Amino acid sequence: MMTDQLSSVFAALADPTRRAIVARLADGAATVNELAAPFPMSLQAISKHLKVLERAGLITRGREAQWRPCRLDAGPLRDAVEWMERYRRFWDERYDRLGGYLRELQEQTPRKEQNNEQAG
Amino acid sequence: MMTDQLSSVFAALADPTRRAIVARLADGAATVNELAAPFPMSLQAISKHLKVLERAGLITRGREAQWRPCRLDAGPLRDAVEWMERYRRFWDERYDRLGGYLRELQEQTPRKEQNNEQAG
DNA sequence: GGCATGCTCAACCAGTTGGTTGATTAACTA
DNA sequence: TAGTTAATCAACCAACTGGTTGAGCATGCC
Repeated sequence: MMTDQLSSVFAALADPTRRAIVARLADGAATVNELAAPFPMSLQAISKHLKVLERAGLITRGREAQWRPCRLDAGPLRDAVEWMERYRRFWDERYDRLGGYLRELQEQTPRKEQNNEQAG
Repeated sequence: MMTDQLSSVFAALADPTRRAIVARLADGAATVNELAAPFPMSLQAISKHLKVLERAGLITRGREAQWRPCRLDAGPLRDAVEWMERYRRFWDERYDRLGGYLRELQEQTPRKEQNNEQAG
């Protein structure tokens, strides 16, 4: 199991430590030691977290002498967001009842009600 | 662990069966049996998956006679998307170098280059 | 070469996850 | 009352997770 990319990405993001690492990497590349510094856990534990992020495709790792700099690769995040966006109408009033994203781009309809019970 | 909402939501979405259930519920409320039908696993397994989704706040459950209809509640998805959106500039060219979402709303600048190395 | 630094690998452990089967509760039906 | 249907609870299991410690490898510096 866990073979599909989307599952790996969501699983990788399901840990606060790993999300913090992603947030840190948004400020630029960092070494494993730099990434580990803020956390009350061993370097090896961080190394494992990085491996999870790497397998999810969220980071890439270089080689500079004895350092293994990590940098963010948010491509998989786009896919994850796209999956979630399909359900935007369930949290965003503008999408209600229109049933399409394109419609919303042309015309914002701030009506509400009928937030549930869309047949099926 | 797993106390924070965001972690619960991502963890809930990290399973293909649960994502399929969410997709199904986008077409309307459904009973446990209806949700279980397409999957090659026991009703009890689906019941467990529903409990995970419920604890993540992604579904709510009613009571109608002996049925427990499930319906989608995508509120937590909005939070998850908002978290991910913070890294949009790493996958969306328009956000490059501008460093802000507001800027992008006023003016689209389709320039590119400098996709990495944004200091720290 | 010898040694410190940066990091990974390997083994281990407790807790969680995702599935199973069997029993049980709750509500309707006859 | 008995029986059917819908769903959960409980116990069990194998596999995975997230952490640990200790050993080992790769690189740069003296």
